[in-house]
Amino acid sequence: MSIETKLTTAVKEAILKLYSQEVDLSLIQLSKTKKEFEGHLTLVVFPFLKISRKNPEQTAQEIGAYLQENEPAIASFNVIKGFLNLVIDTKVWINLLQTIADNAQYGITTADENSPLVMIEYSSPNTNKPLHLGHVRNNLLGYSISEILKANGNRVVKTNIVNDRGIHICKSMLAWQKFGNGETPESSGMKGDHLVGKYYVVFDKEYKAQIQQLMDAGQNIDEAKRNAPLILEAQEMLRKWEANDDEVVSMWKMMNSWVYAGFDTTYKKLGVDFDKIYYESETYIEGKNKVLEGLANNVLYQKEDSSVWADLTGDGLDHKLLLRGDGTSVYMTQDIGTAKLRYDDYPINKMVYVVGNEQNYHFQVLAILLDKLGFEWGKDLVHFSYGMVELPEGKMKSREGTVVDADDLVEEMVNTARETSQELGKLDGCTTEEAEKIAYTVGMGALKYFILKVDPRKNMTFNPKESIDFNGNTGPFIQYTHARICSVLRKAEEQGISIDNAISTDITLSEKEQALIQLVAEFKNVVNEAGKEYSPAYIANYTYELVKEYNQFYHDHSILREENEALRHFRLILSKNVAKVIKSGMALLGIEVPERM
RNA sequence: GGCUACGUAGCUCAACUGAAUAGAGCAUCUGACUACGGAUCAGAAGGUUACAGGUUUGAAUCCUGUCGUGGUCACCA
Repeated sequence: MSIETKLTTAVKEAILKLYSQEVDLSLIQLSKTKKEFEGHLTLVVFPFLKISRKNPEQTAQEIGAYLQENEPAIASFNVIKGFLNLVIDTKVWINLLQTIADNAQYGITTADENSPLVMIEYSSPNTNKPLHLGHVRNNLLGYSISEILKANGNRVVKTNIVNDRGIHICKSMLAWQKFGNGETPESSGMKGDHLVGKYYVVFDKEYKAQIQQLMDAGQNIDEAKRNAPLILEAQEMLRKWEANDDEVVSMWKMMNSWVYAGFDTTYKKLGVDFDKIYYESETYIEGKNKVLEGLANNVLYQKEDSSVWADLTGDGLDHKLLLRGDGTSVYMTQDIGTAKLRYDDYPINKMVYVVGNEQNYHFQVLAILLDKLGFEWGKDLVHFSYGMVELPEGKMKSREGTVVDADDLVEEMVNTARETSQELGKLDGCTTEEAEKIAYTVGMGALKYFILKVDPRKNMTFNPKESIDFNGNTGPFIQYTHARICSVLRKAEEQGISIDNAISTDITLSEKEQALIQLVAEFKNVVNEAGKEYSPAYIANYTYELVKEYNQFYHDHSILREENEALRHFRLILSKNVAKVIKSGMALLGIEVPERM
């Protein structure tokens, strides 16, 4: 039982004894005491004034006195205004550290066969262009949330829905067919996803030129957009694709295989993976069937041009297109089919979609539609909606060439990590291989931490230059602290100092040491909270706080040079467990913490 | 325009369910190297939490309004 829950019960009892009244547990607010006051936990007594019928100071004084008398964990207390600061006995802290030290997986709850099964969809790329900074945030969040949910005792299936069909991929294919001269990844030396992306840009350029020509010939902009030969050809290609035309399908297969090879490389570099991949090309038919079924059941309706629609005005929303007049499917159709297949494939308890907040409306509609089409889990889906990534100079726009490519970004981070490490002489004496490994670990740590430390719901600004800062609230700062603790532990071992788990209770702890144990113990709550809120940022900011606190401790206290053997041993164990928690926490963010760097 | 999210130090971000003097880092200035790894630590300066009302013992947080920014309202995905 944690100290907080123990004390909460004690406070409830105190009020019952003192004022003969039951209080609701939610009124008992125990929070961490602020640094400038003495104590570890603080009880806010304002909610009890009506019960005690006394002023805040008196009430706090009475509760404090009762607790000190009856609760052995409380060593002393002080009252400031309406705040009762409780000082917890040193022995309690030592025992707490002991239980943490004895548990190699502290804070982590592992799942078993009966645990809830959560499916998490993330990444979900289009196959017509390479991944960019926005995808990086998506991938890192999706992976991290998966790890966090696992740590909270859920079975997790990571899934990816690849949007491999649709007009967008036809655009790339058409441009490649017309202007590509048979160029391949091998012949051009380009990564497959970048090559296909190049032709998507070519299409856009040529299409715009045609629009301009038509407008010069007197058409208005809407007509020109509709009548440009290229767009008509692309639409024709999509129809052929859906009709299973041999030539189109084989070109589609070839170009997609280039893209997948490229994506695999990028995913590997980012350190993310999937348990099950769905392809839109394989799920859209299922969606179409469900839509037609809904039409037959009069849940949906058909317009004169034979397009199929859902009327959501009853839910305060709009009319939504589900099948075009020519029978081809749209984004929503595909998502319905994918959802059905997933629930057929797995006994899903919760479905989480990691998709940007520009699609909030889409998921609102999806939830209602699934419900209308007779899937009882429709309303339960979770859209994990995250904010956009912006650059210091504003929004990323592919047309204006202000997109940050994922592969370029990773390379830049690793390069900078390498240079900085070299300047600081950190790589002296390493083999090239070791040096590369460190540069990669540190570069990726910087990137991942920078993105994940921000509240996912908020839009964030990514400054490529400033992100590679190895001081302050950054990944490398945390990695460095971990490596240094490992170094101290290594030295202890070299000197033949034992680091077994048994801690002597016969020592006196400084305030810093008690505070540090308190912080280490909090890890469990933080993991729990992060699971509820789907928030890697909680973990990140907690870990940083822990590292800061440890660095202060490290500076003020000697460890290996400490004369008192019991105390030295205690500090080694404390350090070891700080390192353990740092490692677990960073693992939940997908960040590796090296033992040397 | 409708719906929706957001607005905190010069900059990037914190602040768990409302609680004490709103916290970190970067940048700026001042200190600490016989260091168990200085990629460190200590300190200074920096705020009317966009603005105006309201609820409350107590508001960055909840409510109303105004202003500002983004997203969305596609036979794109």
